[in-house]
Amino acid sequence: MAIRMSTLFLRTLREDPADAEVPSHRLLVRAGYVRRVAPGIYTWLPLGKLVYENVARIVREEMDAMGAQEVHFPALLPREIYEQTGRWTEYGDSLFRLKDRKGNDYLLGPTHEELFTLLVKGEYSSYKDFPVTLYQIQTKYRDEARPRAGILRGREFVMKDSYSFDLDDAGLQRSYDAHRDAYIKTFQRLGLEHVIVSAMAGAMGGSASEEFLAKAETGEDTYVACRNCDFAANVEAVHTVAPEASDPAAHPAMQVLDTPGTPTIESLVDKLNSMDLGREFTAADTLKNVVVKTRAPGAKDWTPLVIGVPGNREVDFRRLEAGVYPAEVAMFEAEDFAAHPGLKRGYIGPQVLAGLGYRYAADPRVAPGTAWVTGANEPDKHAAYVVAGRDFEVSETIEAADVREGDGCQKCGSPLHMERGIEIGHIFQLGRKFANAFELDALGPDGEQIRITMGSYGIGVSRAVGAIVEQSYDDKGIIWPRAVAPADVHIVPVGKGDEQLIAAEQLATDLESAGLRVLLDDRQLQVGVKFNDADLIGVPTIVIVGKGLVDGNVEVKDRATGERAVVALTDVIAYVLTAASEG
RNA sequence: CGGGGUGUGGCGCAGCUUGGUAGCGCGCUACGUUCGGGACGUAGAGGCCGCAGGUUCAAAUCCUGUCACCCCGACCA
Repeated sequence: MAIRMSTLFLRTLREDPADAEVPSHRLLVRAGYVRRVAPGIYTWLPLGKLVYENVARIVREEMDAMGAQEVHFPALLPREIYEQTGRWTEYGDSLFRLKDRKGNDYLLGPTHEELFTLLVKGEYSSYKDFPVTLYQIQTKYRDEARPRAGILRGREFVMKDSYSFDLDDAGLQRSYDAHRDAYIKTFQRLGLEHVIVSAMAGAMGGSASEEFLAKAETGEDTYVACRNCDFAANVEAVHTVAPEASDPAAHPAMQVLDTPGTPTIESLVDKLNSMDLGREFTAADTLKNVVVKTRAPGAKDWTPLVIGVPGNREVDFRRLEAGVYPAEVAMFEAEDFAAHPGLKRGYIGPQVLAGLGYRYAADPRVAPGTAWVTGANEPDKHAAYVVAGRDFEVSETIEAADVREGDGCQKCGSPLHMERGIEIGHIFQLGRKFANAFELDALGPDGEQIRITMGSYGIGVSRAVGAIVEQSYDDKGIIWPRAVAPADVHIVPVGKGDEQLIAAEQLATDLESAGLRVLLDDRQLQVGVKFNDADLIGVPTIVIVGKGLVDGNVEVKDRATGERAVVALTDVIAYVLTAASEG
């Protein structure tokens, strides 16, 4: 049955909703796909439900095709299960917690690793049962500090999450690769232009991890991409191209300079250039040494760590965190300096650190044979021609310097660009963290228990709906990719008599018989309203049954290109089928 | 958590400085005209002005408190 707009539960808005900033939010509300209930909580209206179901269907088909099996967990979960992995407390404020009538603690699931692990543990116990991959398409709850952008970042959202269970690392790698392929196919079918960036596994405790980002200016995630080759990565995962090592002996001897009143890089560079040293200095010639403190996992005490970066760069804390992982890192506070009088704040130089017993790590740019102006480790003095590999040693390389537009690509050397995207998928190898927590084992052929290794993989189903709109709209409204559109054809009868409406209804029936999904605007409204609504709603093919009908013609408009063609009524089905198969 | 802003019919907003019958546009109902890009006329329905106190003869408007929401940032993935 064609969807009749005269009875469809739909109200389009002429004006933008006041709270909508990003295009997908604005258009999905205006075109009557979603309505806000509370911050980050949305209702799907009939048209929105159709699109959402199309997205979910495609995700489901690709998961099934790769051999994953669908299950469905409750969203309401008891506290105990999350206590075992420590996540009842680890999740902090973003966990929705509630109590039942007896006062017992419950939560609304933000993700379901625990449940899947327990489910497999409860059912399977032999190596013969593995590998297995399970998934669900389910509503998740996260009490986000700041929900925003409509359905792009909600507190209630729908996610496809899947989990692979393997006997060994090679199996995990196969499961991971299978998901990666399935995700690429899924996002292609959804019409989402995306990049795959390598990400740091971070707190989830895994190793390999990649994010699928839909390209969008409004995206919350910044990533670095090369336009010459296919390199793309999160900022934390970008590697700096190190200069070639050169001969440390090629530089003049180290020279200590009086540089009063130069606690900042800028003041130091000005001072150097006024000292008549026979050359010009820039911030990039100086070596900035930042003190932080790190703590190994499980350790009680913090240890100082000095990080060297070129003076024209800032320390990017996220890159630093990734660089020292799994250790924690924190800023070195005034009281820490007080406890370490050997470190002269603002005038630290690596040439003395080894003697004082401090660890020194540096950016790859501080390669052997590079000469720097840096602190002399006493107030108001700096040292020039301080050469790596001669005057000091870099004990380890840590990528802490910020990444900038124009930095060299690690793969091909071309300038890198900063781009923005929306995270629509995330795959990573969890390893044995959850299997350890719940002692998930399989009995092997030799009678030994094998600890299972897991992967975890997510697709933001509701978010994908928003991401698709972010990539496909114009000033008139949404332009749906056909695969997810609420209908294939939007028929707009135009004319004051009944002839056009009768012909449109017949056409709707015929198109449906041909297997097409039809939205029929049988409302008694002005043409302008109907045309504008059709553009706003965004069905890919619009058929106008109007004044050409007397000659047996209708007009077929392509929503994406705006092209219109006059087509004989007898040829419409073939014409639209062709358009649909091409779209 | 920090900064900025807003709460007035379903939606978008004005009114508040200088207290005195609650207004406009869209949408909605009825009738008529109009009808290939949000047209018009006439007549209507719909609002404890976020909430609670206070000042006053009188509060959407002034004062105090409180709640909620939006945007930017921090946080999160």
